[in-house]
Amino acid sequence: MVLTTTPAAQDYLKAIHAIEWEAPEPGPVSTTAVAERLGVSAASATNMLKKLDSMGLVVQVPYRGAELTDAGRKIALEVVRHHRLLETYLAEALGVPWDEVHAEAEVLEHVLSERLEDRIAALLGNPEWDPHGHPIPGKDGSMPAASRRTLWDGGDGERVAVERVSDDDPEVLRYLAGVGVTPGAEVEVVRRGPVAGPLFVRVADRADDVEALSRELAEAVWVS
Amino acid sequence: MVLTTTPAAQDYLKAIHAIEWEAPEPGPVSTTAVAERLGVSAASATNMLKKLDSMGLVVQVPYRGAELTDAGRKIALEVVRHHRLLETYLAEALGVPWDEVHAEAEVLEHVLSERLEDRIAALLGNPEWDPHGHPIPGKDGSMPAASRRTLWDGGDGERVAVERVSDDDPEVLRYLAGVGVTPGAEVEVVRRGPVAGPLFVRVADRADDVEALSRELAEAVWVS
DNA sequence: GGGAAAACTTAGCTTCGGCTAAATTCAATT
DNA sequence: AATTGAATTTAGCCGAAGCTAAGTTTTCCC
Repeated sequence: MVLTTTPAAQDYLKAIHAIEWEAPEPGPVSTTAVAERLGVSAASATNMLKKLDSMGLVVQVPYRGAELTDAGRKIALEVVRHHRLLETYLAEALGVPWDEVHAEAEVLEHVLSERLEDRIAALLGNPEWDPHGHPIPGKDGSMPAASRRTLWDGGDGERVAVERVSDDDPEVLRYLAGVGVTPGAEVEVVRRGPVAGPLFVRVADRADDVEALSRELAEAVWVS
Repeated sequence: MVLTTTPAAQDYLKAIHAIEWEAPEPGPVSTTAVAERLGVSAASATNMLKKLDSMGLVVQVPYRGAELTDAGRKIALEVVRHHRLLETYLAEALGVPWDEVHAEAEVLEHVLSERLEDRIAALLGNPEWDPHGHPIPGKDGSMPAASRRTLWDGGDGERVAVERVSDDDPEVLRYLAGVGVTPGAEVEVVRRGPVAGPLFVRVADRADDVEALSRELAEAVWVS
């Protein structure tokens, strides 16, 4: 399918999709949530949502929020596929550090032709996961399931496997990589700090060290 | 250097550079020439040239045309470098057919980060020529010299080496590749047709065939 | 159930980079 | 030197996508 949408519209669709996907249950996404995610004013979000509605990519009910239509979801997934394939390619083929691939992919995703998409996917062996453990949508729009539990949800003494990590903050990524918290790693929750205090964890590889993770960090790690 | 210019401005700078480069002697480039090259109205070109002048990237004299400043040339060369490195990379690393790399590079060139540029250049061994034989500007703005003689300028019986071919028309490229006229090939001008008629050439590799090239085709091939 | 606060939309403005139509300037020929 | 035709610029418009400020709605709490 050819994307006839502008980069800005694609960003909105992607944002709505991400918010829907992260939400515990289905339902419309608020204008503010979209605006915040994109770093844009609420007024701008309203305008674009109205436009996307008129294009049939979104169903927007004033004051109620918006939901992707099938057509809108299809485009969103295509952009996400571009993004994650690019991240994977940049990391594997070009050796771009894993905390930087996100920013690169963010611009390239809007410009990747179908031919290049296919070529890259084939070269990588049609991967299902990107370097941060996020599922890569298939060409048909299928999307591998992913866990919704974060490290922060873990209880004392629990052992979990890291499935994916949030990729939008390079600093978070660098820190997590530094302490060995990467997709596939085994982590043990040694002890929860008081209320919102740090979480103490031990990474299987480095059984000697106990690392303290802030809530922000622990919530950037999904486990299974 | 970081490009703070918009893609549109970069396209104008690149167009001016290309026209200056192709011109037999130095001097300002006409508004119309720029407009035609970009497929844009003359009024649009006037506006952008005025803006580029106010940014110090171009010196424009009303009704007289425009010339790149050093700053403008630097940006133009950087975009050209992006373009040609990308063409080379797409062809070599991703196996994109040589008649299609131009179109892909045309969008990617505006979005290539410095890091990726360096990475790609290093992976390719800092090439000096792209797949069509065009020189790739260095990071310092240096540019290998290139021939201005086309196959069309050749006389009866002359033997020449193909240095580069025009890359903007996929059909031309496919045809030239089909008859073996690619950078590095040896070609003999068997006979010039009447006035603007076809040029008959023999390609060294395939000494049995004589190919007829229209003027348009013969002028899309530079030789040395 | 009434208000205040929060969420959302509307109105109106800005910048970009196009466009057409109407001047204007330049060049070339008579 | 005047005139005509080509090249160029000016004027004014458009659509994207952003913004702020000023309304509306909705929600939530007492």
